[in-house]
Amino acid sequence: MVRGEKDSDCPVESAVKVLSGKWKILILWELRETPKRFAELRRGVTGITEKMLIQQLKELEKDRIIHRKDFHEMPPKVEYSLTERGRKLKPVFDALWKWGREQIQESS
Amino acid sequence: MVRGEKDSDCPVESAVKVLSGKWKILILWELRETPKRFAELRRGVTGITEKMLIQQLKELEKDRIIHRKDFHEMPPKVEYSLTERGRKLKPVFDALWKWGREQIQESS
DNA sequence: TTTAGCACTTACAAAAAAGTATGTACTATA
DNA sequence: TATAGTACATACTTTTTTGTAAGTGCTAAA
Repeated sequence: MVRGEKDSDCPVESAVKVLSGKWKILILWELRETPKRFAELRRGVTGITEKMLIQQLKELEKDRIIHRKDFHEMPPKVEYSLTERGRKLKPVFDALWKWGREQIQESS
Repeated sequence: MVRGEKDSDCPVESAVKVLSGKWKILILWELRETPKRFAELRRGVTGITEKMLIQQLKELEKDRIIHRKDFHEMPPKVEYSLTERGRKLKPVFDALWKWGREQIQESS
């Protein structure tokens, strides 16, 4: 944390801080049920570039929301999965999904 | 929507689209219980500038998540409140709040 | 009469996020 | 031998987001 910057005491604020951005929630949503490989995620998250994907994966790993498992194989095999902390986000995803679906239905 | 751009069929994706950014969730969080005036929001959302505040309020209004009520008084009085659609986000906020609090507790 | 407060608006600049294009090391398959 | 696929890395540019600073029109209080 930058000196002079106060750490947020508000849980919502601190949650938003690690989840905001265009891709993170979508990546986590892809991983909600099962671990996936880099290329699977690339195909699963429509529109994301490789650069953004690793960048976001790295940040999520640093925040201990996902775990990176390298199988040290050739050709390379790496698997990403939710950590315990990441799995605890399920209620958030569920609520978001429900809300999103309702809005889509309303507008049709 | 821009021509050629596919509307997301994923509820999570469409929800993220209208809620992402540094301030929106925080603004909505301020409004979760009671309507508030512009100046109250400015004081409540720590760190936000006036420019960002109206900008985000306008977008949220356009997305019909909040409602703007102008009392046509002098000095000006305007009140912002959640719409039905906005109130339905409560489960999202609750889940986010819980998760954020858990993470804060863990790290202490 | 100056100040403060209300709810903004605007021009401009800085910072952050995201995208493009290319390259790496390795292997298997055509 | 060329191509494709794995999982990235890096330089560079563009786009988007956010911030800074100032100003508007109005009123009430000091």
